[in-house]
Parts: sequence; C-alpha cells; structure tokens
Amino acid sequence: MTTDPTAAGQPDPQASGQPSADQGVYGIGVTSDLVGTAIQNLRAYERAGLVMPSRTTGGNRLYSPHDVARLRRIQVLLKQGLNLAGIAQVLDLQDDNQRLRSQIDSITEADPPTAGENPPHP
DNA sequence: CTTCTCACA
DNA sequence: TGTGAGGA
Repeated sequence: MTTDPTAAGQPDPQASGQPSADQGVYGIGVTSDLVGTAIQNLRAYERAGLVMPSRTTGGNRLYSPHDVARLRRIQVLLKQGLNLAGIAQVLDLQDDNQRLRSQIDSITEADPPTAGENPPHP
C-alpha cells in the first residue's frame, strides 16, 4: 500500500459515525485524485457554481460524496465538449428531473388504489 | 507539506 | 488546463 487514493486525507471521513452519506468530507487533494482532475480545476468548478463544497474554519474545501458524484458527472460532460457554464445548466436540469421523477414515482404507485386521499368525495 | 487566491499563458 | 507567485 504505497499509494492509497482512498486513504490519504487530512480530514477524517470517519470522525464520529453519523451515517449520513452526505458529508463524508474529503480534502481537495483526495477529491482531485478521486475524480481524476487537478486541484485547480476543482476550484474552477466551484467558481462556476458546479459544486458547492463546504469550508472548514481555516477556509479549506470539504467535498462530500455528493459533491464527488457531481464532479464525476462534470468530467463526463466536459469530455463531451461542454464548457463550465453549459455544465452548470445541464447539472441543474438533471437534478431537477431527478426530483420530478421521484415525485412522479411517488404518486404513480404506492397510493391506495381506486380511493385514496386525492378524490375528495362530497 | 498542504491549502488558498489571483493571474497568465 | 497547467503553472507561477505569495501568503497562511
């Protein structure tokens, strides 16, 4: 194990087990290796509003698994020739679509058939 | 040593 | 996207 891409961070992802897959907090160095991009790019992505990593007291960026997943999508879109501004829009639409999709799924199934709460019978 | 920002190519 | 400078 001379090189551990997953185990190299200064911040501790396992500080005190709060099983929330949303703030695993990776340092920028770990994240750069994780998504396969340079540190300068991660900063550029944040400038463009593609990701909004939290900051530590000292001002260091803290990337959550959610941010890493988004950064991976950014890499794909970049490869397809989109620029940061375009990716911001695509990401926004994707996120919105996902939100709408789960809403549709929620109301298309999992609802008392033929008579639930939507048909208010007078 | 790592990270931060700004700037330039 | 890569690199440099200057600072914390």
